[in-house]
Amino acid sequence: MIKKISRYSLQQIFIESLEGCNSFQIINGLNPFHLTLNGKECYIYIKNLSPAYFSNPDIWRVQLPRREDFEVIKNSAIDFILLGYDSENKVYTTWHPKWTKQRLNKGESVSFYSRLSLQEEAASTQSIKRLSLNNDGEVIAFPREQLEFILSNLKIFFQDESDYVAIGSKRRPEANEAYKTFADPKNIAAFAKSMANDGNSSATIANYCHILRSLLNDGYITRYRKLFLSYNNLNEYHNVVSEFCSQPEISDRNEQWHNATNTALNAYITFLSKGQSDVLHNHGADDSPQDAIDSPQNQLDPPSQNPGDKDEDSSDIDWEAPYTNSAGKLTKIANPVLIDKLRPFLDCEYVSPVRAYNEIEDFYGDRYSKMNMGDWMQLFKAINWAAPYVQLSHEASTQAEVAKTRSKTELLRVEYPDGRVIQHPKAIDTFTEVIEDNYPDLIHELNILHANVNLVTKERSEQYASAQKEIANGWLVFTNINTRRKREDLLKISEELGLGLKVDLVSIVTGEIITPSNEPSTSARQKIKVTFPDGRVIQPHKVLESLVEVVKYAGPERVRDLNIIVCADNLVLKTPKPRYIKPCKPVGNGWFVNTCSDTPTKYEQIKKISTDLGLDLQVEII
DNA sequence: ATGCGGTAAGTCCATGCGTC
DNA sequence: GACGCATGGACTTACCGCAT
Repeated sequence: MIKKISRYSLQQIFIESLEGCNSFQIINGLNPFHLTLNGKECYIYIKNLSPAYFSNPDIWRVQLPRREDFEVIKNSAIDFILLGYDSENKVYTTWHPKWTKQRLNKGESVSFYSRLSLQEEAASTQSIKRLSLNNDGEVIAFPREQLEFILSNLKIFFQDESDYVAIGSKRRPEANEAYKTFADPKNIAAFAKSMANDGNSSATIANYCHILRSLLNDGYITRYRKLFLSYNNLNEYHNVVSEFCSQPEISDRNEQWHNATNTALNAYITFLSKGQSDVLHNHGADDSPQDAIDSPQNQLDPPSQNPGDKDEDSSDIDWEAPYTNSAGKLTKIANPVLIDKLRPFLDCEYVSPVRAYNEIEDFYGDRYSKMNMGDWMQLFKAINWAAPYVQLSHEASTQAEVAKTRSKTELLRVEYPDGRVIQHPKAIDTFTEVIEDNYPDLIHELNILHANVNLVTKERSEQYASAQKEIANGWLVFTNINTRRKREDLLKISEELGLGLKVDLVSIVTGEIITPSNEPSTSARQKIKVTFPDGRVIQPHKVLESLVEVVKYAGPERVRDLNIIVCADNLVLKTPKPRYIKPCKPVGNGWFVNTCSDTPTKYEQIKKISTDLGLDLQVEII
């Protein structure tokens, strides 16, 4: 019932939602992704909103899974914005970025709640709707048209000083534990003892303990607990002591407490921290968020090779020409001088692609004006910092690069005769869009089959329904084929319909455009097409299925009597040897057919079955 | 060594459910 | 009601065995 949108499509919708906003740029990433918007950097992660399946159907949510690549985001000083998307209402939801980041990677899947009614209201009124949730949090729902406004004004909606933040969340046990210790009056006695051991005067001890008891017993700590609960560790509580003491009702009593409120609290926090040091040894004072923010600067000058040395070696070499494609774009960063310049920004704990991009501008000027920031980001990502320098030889041709990247994931790139380029982050989206825009009805007529299903049809396949993506006018596109096969299909369509499309593959790792030189279909899996006398045609994705179908059609016993030998046994048998259990497929009545053979052999077997049993099958390998 | 066909294993994600 | 883990389907990728 809920329309599932792939995470790449969610990113695409996000980009489309910012149409008209010319001051945003995706830096890198495929949902989650890193972008700048109106001069501000942030990380975005978008998920489909779906019902929470509670008894109250109004409760919807997204869940934030634990992911390795979120660690970089979590440790970064840059804001992390989680967006839920309701495709039905074309409405986004979001939550306090600080809260979200705190909960990031805390559990296997952390829930962020919304209400369907809120989403519908935002859609029907085309306005921003806000709701307090029962977990001390708030959700904002807004129409996708308001995306730029919300992202640019998040600070207003979720003011930095506003309510923290997952209080009491089961997923923040450290924070809750620390606060419990802090607010437990029993610890004051031990604190007094410790002060005495340190040689403090009894007057000081009495004053400090009096202050602490008052703070606890009179509810001051409780009232401002959110200040403390925003930290996970007791030793971080020092960060909020000043802010706490500056609250009017506390500063008013400070004089009465001999101006020792601040000192007493810090001493108490130090004592408590020490008491748990064996438990908290991983969370020393160096771990504070402020230090984390500062650290990128600290990382800027790691020992590296002297660029001058490289310059000497490389001055006569053209590091760009072999890696510049026909579109005038660089396909690999190979120049060692540039690599050394980029290293401080990219080969460090907190990478700064924007600063690296500035280096690129300084280095190349206008030379690669056709490349956008995203192109550069892909090249940055492709640098292997363990071995960044390229051995440039005369053989370093595009073809060699193709061979190296052949096994990597590839995207589809389609260029129309007018120069328009379609290249979505997912090949399937490019594939379906191009089909949608190029006469699906005529493509249907071409009768391109996959797994015996027409590539473009209006009939749902029972077996492959989920792989049939609906496009305009109710056409269904069969998508359960690999990227190279998609490319071949588009080439075939282009040829048949005279569209003049240029269809290429793009390496997801290097961003390089790959134009396979081999003939279409030679790299694809072969199929055996069988036409039965009644006109039925099968052409399964797996050749073994053709064999299985034919044996079923012919009758297992009859095929067995033909005594066709495979793997030193009959093609049709009831008790396969252990090593052939997997390739032996059931064909009814307890019989199995041994499919452990190559495609030509299966083809010959089917031909023999047809000939010897007079089945009159048309068999061909395609 | 390399490529190919086939399958197992892994990933992603929406849905379902037990617990507090 | 809120929460997050478990589950299972769809899809992708890694790996294996075999043939060349």
